[in-house]
Amino acid sequence: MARKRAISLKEELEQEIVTGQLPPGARLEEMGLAERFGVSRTPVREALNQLASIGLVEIRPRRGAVVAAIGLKEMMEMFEVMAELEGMCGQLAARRMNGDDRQKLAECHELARPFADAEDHDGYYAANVDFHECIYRGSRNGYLADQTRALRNRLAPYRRLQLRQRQRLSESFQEHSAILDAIVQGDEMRAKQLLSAHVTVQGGSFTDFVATLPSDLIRSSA
Amino acid sequence: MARKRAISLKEELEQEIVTGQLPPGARLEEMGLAERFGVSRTPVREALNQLASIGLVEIRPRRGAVVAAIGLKEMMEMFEVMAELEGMCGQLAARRMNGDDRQKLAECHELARPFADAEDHDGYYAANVDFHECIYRGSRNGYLADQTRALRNRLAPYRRLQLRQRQRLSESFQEHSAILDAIVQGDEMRAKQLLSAHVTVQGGSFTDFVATLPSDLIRSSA
DNA sequence: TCAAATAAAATTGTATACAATTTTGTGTTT
DNA sequence: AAACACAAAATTGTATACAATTTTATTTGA
Repeated sequence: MARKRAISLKEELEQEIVTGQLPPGARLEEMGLAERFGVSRTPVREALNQLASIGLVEIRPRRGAVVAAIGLKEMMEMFEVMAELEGMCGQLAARRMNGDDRQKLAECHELARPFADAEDHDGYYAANVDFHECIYRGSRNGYLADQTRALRNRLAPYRRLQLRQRQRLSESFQEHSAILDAIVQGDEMRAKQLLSAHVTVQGGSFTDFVATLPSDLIRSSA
Repeated sequence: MARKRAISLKEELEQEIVTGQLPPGARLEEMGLAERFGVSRTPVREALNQLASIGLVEIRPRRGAVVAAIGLKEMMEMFEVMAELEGMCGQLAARRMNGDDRQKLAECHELARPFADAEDHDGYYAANVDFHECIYRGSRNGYLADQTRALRNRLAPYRRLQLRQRQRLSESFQEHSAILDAIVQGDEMRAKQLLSAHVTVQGGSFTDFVATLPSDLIRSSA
């Protein structure tokens, strides 16, 4: 255990939040977490602060920490930014990826096919992450990759539900095909546009998306 | 003093870093800061963690905290993202600002003129921040505004030097004029393109910019 | 029975104490 | 004189103790 205890804590909690084990709104009591992980409150507090800084946890002064619940307005704002960042990743990837990168991306895409065919949501979700991660790396901009990944993680609890919508799985796979094609051909603008649209829940389907969200996941006020 | 002590600490330190009082690379010793601000190490550590999370401070495990020094590669990456975010703010502002907003932006622009004429760098710097802040608000996307502002602050120590370059002041003002025009006319794409270029240090001038940086501000390795 | 007030409990924020690791300085050896 | 080894000092990471605030429970009054 070379690393700080607080870092492991942060990663474990982040995982539980992103996967939905700890749903938005859940209280995060310092003593409880300390006991559960077998440490004192100090590293727990540090982990909670770090999670708060990336927006996964909300700390209300003197009133404890909860898993951040995103308001509807804020969620739309975040999706808007996400679309731009993902699009930018795609644009740069189309411009900068070398032959190997493009090959790897194609392989990565193929790996997702069986999950899409089998309607295996969890499996596809993981493969989907790999595909996008591959594009992030291809952008050759580590900072951009970090920012995009962070935003993706923050929206993960909600995007997961989005993917569960009927038909969304094979739709997603087909969109990936088009994105792959654009990147392989080096068509920057098309890659950008396609990726942007891919992560956007647009038009009428956004209403559908919101309608599928359990109401307790969305912060009512503000 | 209703707020947490740690929050005030974070803000004070952030100010000192952004203004360059604490230059990149400066060591931030917990005991020293604690004594200086008259608190214990606990809130100091919390503040340092928060600053680390927004990238202003680098914490190396067991080896202390320093004001983050950005490597050349990382700086270029951040400028690339900054250009996209600022461009997006401009695009959305051109689309969404109402009459009042456009009026206010024009006034804000005029306020900067005397500083540009007088070559008052500090004065112009402040007016410049206001102008861009006005555009952020006009985007009607609070999350985007927060992200763009954060990145701007992180690059502030370096941008400040950039503005000091000869002629850059009046150039900047003229660019603002064109941006204002595009936004007032609601020309989204032009606003986006102009703002993007405005914050980019492009082509040969980027080399000039790097050349003007004191070498100790740039992390040599990696 | 319900509401307000007050007391008790629980929880967070800060301070201090202790443990572990890194850094620094000194002395010895080649 | 330079380099390595070891010891001492300093600094960070974690645990515990205390203070302050909030939340919950209980009691009292209408």
